[in-house]
Amino acid sequence: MNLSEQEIVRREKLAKLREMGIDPYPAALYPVNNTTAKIKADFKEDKQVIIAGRLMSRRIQGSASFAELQDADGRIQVYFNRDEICPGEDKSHYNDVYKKLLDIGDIIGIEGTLFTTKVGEMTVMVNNFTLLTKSLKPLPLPKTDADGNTYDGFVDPEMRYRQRYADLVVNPQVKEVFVKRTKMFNAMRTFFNDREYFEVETPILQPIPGGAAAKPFITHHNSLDIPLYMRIANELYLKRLIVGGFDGVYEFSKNFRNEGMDRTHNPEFTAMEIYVAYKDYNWMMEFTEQLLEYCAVAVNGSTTSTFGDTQIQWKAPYPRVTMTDAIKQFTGFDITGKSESELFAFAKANHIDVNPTMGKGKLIDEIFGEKCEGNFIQPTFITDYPKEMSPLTKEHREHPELTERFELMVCGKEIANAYSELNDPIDQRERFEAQAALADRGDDEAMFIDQDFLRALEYGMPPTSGLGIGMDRLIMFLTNNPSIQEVLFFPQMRPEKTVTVELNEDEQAIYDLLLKQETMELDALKDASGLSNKKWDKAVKGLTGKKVAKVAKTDDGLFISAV
RNA sequence: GACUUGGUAGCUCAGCUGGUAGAGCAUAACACUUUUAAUGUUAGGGUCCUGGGUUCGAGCCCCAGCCAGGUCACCA
Repeated sequence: MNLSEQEIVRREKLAKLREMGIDPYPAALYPVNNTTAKIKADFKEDKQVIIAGRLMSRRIQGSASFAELQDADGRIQVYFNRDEICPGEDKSHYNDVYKKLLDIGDIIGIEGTLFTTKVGEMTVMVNNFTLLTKSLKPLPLPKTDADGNTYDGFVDPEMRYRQRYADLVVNPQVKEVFVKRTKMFNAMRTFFNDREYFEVETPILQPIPGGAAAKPFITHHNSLDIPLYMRIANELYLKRLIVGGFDGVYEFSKNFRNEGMDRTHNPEFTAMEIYVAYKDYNWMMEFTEQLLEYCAVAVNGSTTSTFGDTQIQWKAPYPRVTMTDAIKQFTGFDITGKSESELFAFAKANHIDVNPTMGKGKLIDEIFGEKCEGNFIQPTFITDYPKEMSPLTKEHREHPELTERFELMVCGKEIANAYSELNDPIDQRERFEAQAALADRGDDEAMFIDQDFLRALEYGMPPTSGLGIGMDRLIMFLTNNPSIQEVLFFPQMRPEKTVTVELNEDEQAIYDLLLKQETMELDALKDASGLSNKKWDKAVKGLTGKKVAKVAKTDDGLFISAV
């Protein structure tokens, strides 16, 4: 391992601590009875507290020192005084352990007494401290001044995502996002559970990936010797449960799509899907706007949230615009009753990237996506999508070329998608067959025919409305983060290059021998290694090439030494 | 996938028409018992992402690659 100067120093401190009989990684529990936040909320002079956390800053002034301790709730100032910690003759606990052997980042426990300093800072006077974990790697520590301005922030996105643990330690605002994320999940659960909908779990490994148009990840089950797919959606399983007699089921579903990654797409992401029997999409719109208002308040304490330059108003109700009206509004073009060629001509004339393989539905979708979608900033329901684009949706009760579907647009992006669910098994079979035809033409995202799902529908699924919400995107809007990576603890990244030098078997064997002796005569090492001439030559060249060993020629002969 | 920006000390960043690699914080040493971006003095710390090329000489110029960010496309 290549250690930096600071890492070496910390390892030396670790050894010294052990010499002094201090276990840097003790096993025993530490009897914490307070947190920094609780102390601040209920501050009483002279109160005794036991807290634990990470040492985050130190200001040493001889035989006294101020420091900051950070726990899960925040930070508090702590005051180390030599005579307080070491009342007797032996001052080593302060002079050596605290001043010399502790580092920023170490996790310590503190028994202390609350007091207020001259300048009015709530502070814990340390009566005794215990090292709980020695930190061997320096934290990328930003400094914050009295006005809350941050200097030398840990901001490199690559390092922040790869080392989220460090990001969370030093960037409190990052933690805040994830606290909000969990608040949102909890709020949704509460909202659904209060209405007696039932949280369920359905398979992630699916023999047929259904419920959405997307490329799946494929894997293999050895015992069964069959391919399995990581789910791209859980829709068809939840509907099976409605067939089975549940009135309302929901699931927070980790979905997996083998597609591109960008600011708004991660290969695995979380959707929430809920299905409620005996409802339609009109009911679902009301339900959705109430849900989102509820969540916005739970997360931010307000029905408005800021995203970039815009204030999003989450207060229900939201406007409802049919797709036809939306297109009319932004292009002046009425798609009602238009033929495929008329739609194609219009799209072409408006410089929309279309091709002749596109059907009516796809053309309409392109026109909407290009000319309208981005204009819906405040939450708006877009309703009544073309049938061709929606193979799981019930035909519109008045317009047979449309479906009873809505998407909720916020800041020009879709965050929710809902239908009056198609429950006519014969219609569903025909829609699947149309998808299969698309697949035959080479559409690798067309849906598979799921015979078991059709069998379920044949038993009869009550009229049902379903809703899917992209949880990651929703939390992006509620926490003002334009990138999905900021709302996932561990966003997908390309594997890191291994920085450490990797040695092959022969090289490692020679290197181990070499380490015992530091420097050896070349021939002696060769004999010790027992390798053939050829292998020996290759291994030594490997070692010198990787700069872990070097060969030197002196008057006494050739010598090799570890670097 | 295309374009674009970046990769230099533990962290944040400088760097000259191409000539011995810099700062702040962090680290180490000394001083300092109510400070708070503590302070003062001193010191150490670098495969300048990788591999080629041009050159007497490359962190800098050229080519290829790797990783990341952004924009667009694809995708929802």
